[in-house]
Amino acid sequence: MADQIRPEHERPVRRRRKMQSITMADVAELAKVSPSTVSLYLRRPEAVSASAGSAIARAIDKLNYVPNLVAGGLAAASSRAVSIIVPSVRNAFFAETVSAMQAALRRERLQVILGHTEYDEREEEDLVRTALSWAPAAIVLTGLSHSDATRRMLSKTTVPVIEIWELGGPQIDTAIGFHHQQVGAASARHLIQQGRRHLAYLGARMHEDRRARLRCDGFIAAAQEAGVCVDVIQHPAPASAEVGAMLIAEALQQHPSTDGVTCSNDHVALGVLFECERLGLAVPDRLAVVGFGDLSFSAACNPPLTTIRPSGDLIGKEAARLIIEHLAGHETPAHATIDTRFTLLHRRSS
Amino acid sequence: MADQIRPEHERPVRRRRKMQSITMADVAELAKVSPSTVSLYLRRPEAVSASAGSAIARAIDKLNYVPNLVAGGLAAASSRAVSIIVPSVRNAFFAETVSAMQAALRRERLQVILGHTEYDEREEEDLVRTALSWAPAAIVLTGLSHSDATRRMLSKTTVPVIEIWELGGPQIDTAIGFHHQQVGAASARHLIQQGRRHLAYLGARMHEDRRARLRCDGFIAAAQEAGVCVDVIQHPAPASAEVGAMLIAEALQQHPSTDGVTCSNDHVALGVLFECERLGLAVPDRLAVVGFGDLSFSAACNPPLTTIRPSGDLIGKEAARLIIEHLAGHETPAHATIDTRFTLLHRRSS
DNA sequence: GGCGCGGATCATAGCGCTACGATTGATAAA
DNA sequence: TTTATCAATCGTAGCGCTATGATCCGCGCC
Repeated sequence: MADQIRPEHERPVRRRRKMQSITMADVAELAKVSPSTVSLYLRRPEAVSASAGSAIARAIDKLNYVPNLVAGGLAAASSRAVSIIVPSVRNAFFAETVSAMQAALRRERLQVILGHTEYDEREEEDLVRTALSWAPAAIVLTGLSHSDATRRMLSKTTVPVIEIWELGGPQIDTAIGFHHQQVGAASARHLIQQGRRHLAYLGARMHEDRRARLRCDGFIAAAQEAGVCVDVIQHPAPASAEVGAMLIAEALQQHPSTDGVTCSNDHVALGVLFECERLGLAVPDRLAVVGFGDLSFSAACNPPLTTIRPSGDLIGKEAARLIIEHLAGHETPAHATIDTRFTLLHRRSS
Repeated sequence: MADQIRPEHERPVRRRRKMQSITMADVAELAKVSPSTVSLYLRRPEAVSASAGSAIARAIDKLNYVPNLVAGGLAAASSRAVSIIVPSVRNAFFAETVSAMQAALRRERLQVILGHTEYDEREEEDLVRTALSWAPAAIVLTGLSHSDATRRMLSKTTVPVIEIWELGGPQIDTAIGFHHQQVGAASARHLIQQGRRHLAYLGARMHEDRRARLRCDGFIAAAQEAGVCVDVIQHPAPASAEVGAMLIAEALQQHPSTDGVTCSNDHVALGVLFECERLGLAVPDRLAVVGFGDLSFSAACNPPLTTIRPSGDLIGKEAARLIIEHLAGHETPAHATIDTRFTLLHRRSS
């Protein structure tokens, strides 16, 4: 209507900010094909004839064209992004998983969007909400414990959900990881096998770190089953060598006969080794020490640390594999569970 | 035209996959305002009247509406994502920076898209290319050394580029970090001050880790300036306690009079401490040890490790601050440089 | 009453791409 | 020759949102 009343030259010119100068249309023009063909070539090159394909490839190269993934994501109703939500990448375990996943997803041109919960379920809920607003190809969460709202949001979407680093609870869809109770039990049994009769579990930040707590539960259960004395000493601070030193001092003061300890992770165990050295306590003769994580220093300390290796990178690789297969259309069985196991590395600290 | 020829009921129905069921239009309808007002409310609530605002808020709440950031990004020609490219998050330094940045960006509803170069410039180039195709609010790179193509791509865009963890070279735009040569020099001068006269630098993966190399350069320069004997012993594997143990053994074998070493990071230094203990070498009496990084175990080992703390989280916070300010329209001075400094922590290993 | 002003609200035109269905043209079958 | 088949290619309608400029309305002022 306005067009008819108002002469063309008076029509207000609407200028919008553009994202990029070179678009698919430019490539199409140069390659003398339609934009749809360019799009098709980019997504499934084998569906385009060799001649058209090479013309498009040449045009892309010449124009230095970079596809706009945001536009693509909007049109396809799903973006080439995978949202990974972990407690923190400062934690070496999750850093390893994130790193392995990112490497595997990159090959399929999938991006990793990262979020840290800092062990807070409400943070997680918020992160899941924004994650969903990116329409990601998949959402990866840590652990099986989430707020009701998180659970509700995720069960409503069609986005695949993968929970990592924990097994043995109610899962939203697919879970990849291992049973932390089994880890605790394995280390208790190992200590008992080594002739230890008064065990202790030294835990850091157990009020927040659910998985450390599960390992502790498994440890206690196995010790009690074997009829062996067992204590738990804990500290609210995050795992560190300092906390380890404090915990072993406290354990020995409260229960001087303690002869075998398992730590919630190798940082704590390292602190125990340091403190024993300071106290002149022979490891493993007087005290056997078991860690968790097999961190970079664990094989090199004095004495080398017996520990349990959780294969964090396998978790990441498996998660990436499932996501890629799902994207390729392979129907994944609902509620799949992948047990990546763990390995007890018997070294000289026990 | 087709409309006129073909009766309406024969028109092919085009069904497209939708991203989400509840859109801004639904919220607008329920709140009895136009979609633009909802959009405005979401972006600048203060620009909307109180009555309209609360009606919209109620509608959002009732419908459980989640904005679609992909669509928003396309329309606004810039997405609420920040692309962070680091060598690896398995490296505690970068994990700390990424973590700090993510925490700060989250408050402004900005997402972190993560990429790992694994110390490969070609990987970095590829990551930058895909990063750009997300039209991010900013791109954060590690270090000042990049391929020509990377440099070209980044100088052409309008996306703010921040280089972190290195200062003192040609920068693309803004750089946040510190001078690694100064770190090396500071530790050399410290050792000399402690009376050491035969220094060595123990480096892991120096062929790839440019920053470790820079620290080494600074170390050598300062030692030579003081007229003190200095050697470099290196190993191609990534930094670890094992590598540290090997390096110190080699250093002492080649140069038995070595009385002070600086390690490319605290992992290596930890290995040195372990090996000295095994060899019965007194630290610091016979050998002074300085690390880099102030990792979680550094204050707790035997003896506590003298090291240099690089403030990786300050780098992350500053980067996030700049990005947020830029987004708010504050013009940042071009080619800004922020020196986050470092601190030498003199502990008992030297 | 008429006018100007400014805050609040609105209508609309894309942003760049993909999915869908249509079209084309070459080959095979009837 | 006609018809069916198939691979390759194309045209176009959105995907859900934001930026832009227009409109509306109430107020104070001449």
